[in-house]
Amino acid sequence: MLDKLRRERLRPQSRSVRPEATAAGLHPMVATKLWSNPCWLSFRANYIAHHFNQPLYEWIARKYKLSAPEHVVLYAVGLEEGITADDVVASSARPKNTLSRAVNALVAKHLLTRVEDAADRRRKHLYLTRQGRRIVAETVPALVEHEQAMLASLSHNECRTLHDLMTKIVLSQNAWPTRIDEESKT
Amino acid sequence: MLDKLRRERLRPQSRSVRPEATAAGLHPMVATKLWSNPCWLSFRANYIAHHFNQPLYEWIARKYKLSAPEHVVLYAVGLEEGITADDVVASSARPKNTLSRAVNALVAKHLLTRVEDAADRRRKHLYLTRQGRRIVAETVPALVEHEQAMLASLSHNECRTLHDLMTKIVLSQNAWPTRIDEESKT
DNA sequence: TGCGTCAAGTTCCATGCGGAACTAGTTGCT
DNA sequence: AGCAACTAGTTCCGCATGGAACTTGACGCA
Repeated sequence: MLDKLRRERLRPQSRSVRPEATAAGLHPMVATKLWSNPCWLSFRANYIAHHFNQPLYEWIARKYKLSAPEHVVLYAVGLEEGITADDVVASSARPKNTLSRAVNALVAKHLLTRVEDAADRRRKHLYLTRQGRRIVAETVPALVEHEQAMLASLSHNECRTLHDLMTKIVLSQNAWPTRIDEESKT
Repeated sequence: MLDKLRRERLRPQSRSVRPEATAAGLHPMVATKLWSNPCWLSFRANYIAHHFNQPLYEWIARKYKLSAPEHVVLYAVGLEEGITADDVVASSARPKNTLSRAVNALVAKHLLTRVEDAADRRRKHLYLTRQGRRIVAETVPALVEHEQAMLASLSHNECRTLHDLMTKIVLSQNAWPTRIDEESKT
């Protein structure tokens, strides 16, 4: 029926149809969020992060029976053995109780061991077990490959530029406000 | 005590201490994830997204009593009135039942109205009420300001470059694999 | 004009998340 | 040496979240 076509044409961003958008088969609302959105950075960061995380966590859950926080911990310890739960908290987006549970689950699954710090008995250093290391060794290449696929449309130089600019933002972190809305103090 | 210093020195990334890192007062594990991490893009995207979202949602919840999904919907409708719940699903990171609930909550709070599509009675177009529009008008500038603060360390040109490179990634979306691990089909 | 397939949106339900409070351990101060 | 303030990690608990199944409606095809 023509109805369908008519509807399609009336959908959101008929106004902002850019050639790139239709070329890429982009959903019109995504086009709107790309080009008629005052918060361009946060949309792009969230979108990229989500489309990286989503397939990854689905895969990790399916193949290794690990929850997302568990994978976060495992990956972090894979990067740097001997870190503590607090290090993971500081460098990830999850609250500490969630990560605490994840650590316990990983220890229960014999993927991680916990060694109490001699000087400060509150801290527990985390190390991969042989099994844990095997999983890291298996998964990391897949993640890298997935990330590279997302970067495939960029040249080597563009990647480097993007890398450096995003690094700059992260490094400026402590200049950011931690909280929005300071209007209470006039 | 010296113990503390000694511990600090032994912490994670003593090996990868870069001048930028210590200058920025960066947590050592963040430095590791920046510079000893094969998945550089996903870390940066997640980190930036998280540090944008976190204060935002805290603020929205505190000041406007809106949940994160509710804000997502409100913001999207603010960008483009008349969209449907499905448009929000396609352009956001949340599953459709979560967004369905959010739409219902917003309608109950009289921030949104729902108009059934004449041609397809399954679809419901969403519009802001006067109150809804007021909240959007109030919040968007704060979000923009927050985002600008995060971008403060970049020049105008760098922003533009970053914008374009991230856009390129989003546009290449349908070339990405949706799923990791294709090894089953040999 | 009736049937199979697909799409928009909702409902059901288990669970895992995360805020807040708590425990155990450390440090600094006097 | 003893007390207050702080930190790493855990526990408690309510509830929002999101997977799966369902409902209602559209559409293609004979």
